Amino acid sequence: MDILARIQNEQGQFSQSEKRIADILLNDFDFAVNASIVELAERAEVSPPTVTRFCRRLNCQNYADFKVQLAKTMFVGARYLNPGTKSTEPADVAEDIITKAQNALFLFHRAFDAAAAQSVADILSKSAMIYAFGSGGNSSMIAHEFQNRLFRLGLRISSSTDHHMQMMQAAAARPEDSVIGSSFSGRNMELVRAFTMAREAGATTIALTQADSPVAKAADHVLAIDLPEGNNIFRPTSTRFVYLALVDILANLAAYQNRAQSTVTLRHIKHQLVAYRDEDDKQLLGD
Amino acid sequence: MDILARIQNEQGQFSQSEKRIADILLNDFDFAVNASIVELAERAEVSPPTVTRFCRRLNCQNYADFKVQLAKTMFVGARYLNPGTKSTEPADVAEDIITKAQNALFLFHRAFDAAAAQSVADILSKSAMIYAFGSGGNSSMIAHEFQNRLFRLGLRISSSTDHHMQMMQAAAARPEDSVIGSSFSGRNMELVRAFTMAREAGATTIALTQADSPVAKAADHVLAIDLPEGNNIFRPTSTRFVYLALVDILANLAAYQNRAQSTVTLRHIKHQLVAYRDEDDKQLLGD
DNA sequence: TCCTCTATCTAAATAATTTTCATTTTTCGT
DNA sequence: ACGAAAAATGAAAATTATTTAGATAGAGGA
Repeated sequence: MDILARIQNEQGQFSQSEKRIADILLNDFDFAVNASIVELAERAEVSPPTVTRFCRRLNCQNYADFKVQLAKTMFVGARYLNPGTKSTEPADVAEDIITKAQNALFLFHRAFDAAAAQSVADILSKSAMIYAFGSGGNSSMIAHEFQNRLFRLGLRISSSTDHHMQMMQAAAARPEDSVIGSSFSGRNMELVRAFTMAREAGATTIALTQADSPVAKAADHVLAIDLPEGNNIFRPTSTRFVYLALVDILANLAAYQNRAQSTVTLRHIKHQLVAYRDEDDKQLLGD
Repeated sequence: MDILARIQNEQGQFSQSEKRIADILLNDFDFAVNASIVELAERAEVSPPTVTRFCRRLNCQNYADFKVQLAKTMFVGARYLNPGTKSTEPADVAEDIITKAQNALFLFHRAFDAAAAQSVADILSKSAMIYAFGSGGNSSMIAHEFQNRLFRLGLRISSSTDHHMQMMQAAAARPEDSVIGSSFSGRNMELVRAFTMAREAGATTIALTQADSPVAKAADHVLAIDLPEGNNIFRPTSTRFVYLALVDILANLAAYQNRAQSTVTLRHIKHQLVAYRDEDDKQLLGD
């Protein structure tokens, strides 16, 4: 667990002095990461030994160790608070986009619910048939990605981004099938309808979406993704990276559920690709 | 520029002692990040002052500053060397995938060619028509993503993942058009054919692919993406994250090229979405 | 060969951190 | 509300880490 998470975890149990130190860390990490123990102590209006004790409390060996941990975490984690650059210089734009993507992944990882992911992977790997639904640019990408990743494991899957088709497939679903749908906003009411229909048909429904949203409420299982979004209209949604990572994770876990079958199917696909266009066997699976 | 890059940059100009220090940093950062100046000096068989001078040389104020910089960089950068976990525990799988994605983004950022990106964005924003090509699970995602991102800016774009359609569109392209294609492996020979045809038709061709690959050679402009891939067959290609980021960057830069037009088009799309299904105006653009 | 410049070291000085111990504050039972 | 015990905190001392200063050795050029 990273140090910021540890701090937030213990928030309640801090003493007055410790709370002041934690506040500085959380609000002005740039200062904290560069400060000596005396500077940090002064700013928090505590004595240096209190800072040392604070570090120990957080399972750090000493102040130096603490700073290293802080620096490690913060690089990815804390820039979130900084408003993204307004520059239109290519280098700045790239940095902004990349940092935000890394941060989104970082925040997601922190909140990741391994048990929920595992149980969804179980369901997927045991489904007789999987339907993957999503609409709009982003969620339709995720639906396709599910298909792209799961068919390789020998799972039966069909993705659809068309509401009418989704409704028909949901109606055709059976109790041994599952329907997995994504909605970044959680307000795709068509997906809600498709879930509802699938549940009536007895299928298991799984949502990748915001917690407590209409879509989340309509599904049997929810993998919640709640991330702050930037507000530059040109720069939508680093959240895509997180959804993509989640697809990766689920596909991996599903593969491990039935490794033998997955390996065989992958080998077939690979063999076909190599024979077809890549003699030296370096082709990635699916360009 | 991050500190590791700086070290690699100066490799040639280091003295004997400095080289020994640099070696330790590069090979055993885990030690370096936790070592005191004396420990590091001992291990490098130099005196502490030499280490201090080494830090200064790298534009750090002092050893503490140096360590902070090192820790910042290393968190994301250096885990690359570690073999990913072989564990199938959900938490480990997630950590592995996320770390690799962050690392891929990090490495990409380091090697990012801002000028090349800017000039491609220029071309895109000035094209009368854009054709986005890609095949296989990953590159087809990128082709669709180009469409998803660029149509919002008021650009005319059609994406295709079907080789026959690609060939027809390439043949139909005109000198004021551009063709942008992606191939993770660089060996999609069908894309090479499509590029060749498009160039014969006078259109500008742009490749997102590995440097010096057949695809790269077939295009007028190349945005090179060369990343090491893991070798767990269940875990293809954190490179997808990088391609996606690059699409983001290009779309942003293109948007800035013609901000007025982009804003108007985005407002229209947004207006339509809000009217259609999201009264409280929180809908992201495209689920 | 000798000089100069650089790289490097040792030792001293300084600065930072931790430990120890005394004091204060808080908590909790009566 | 009171007092004892426990916890929290700070001052000062001790320790440790880092930097500076000055000295020395070695490389390269006249």
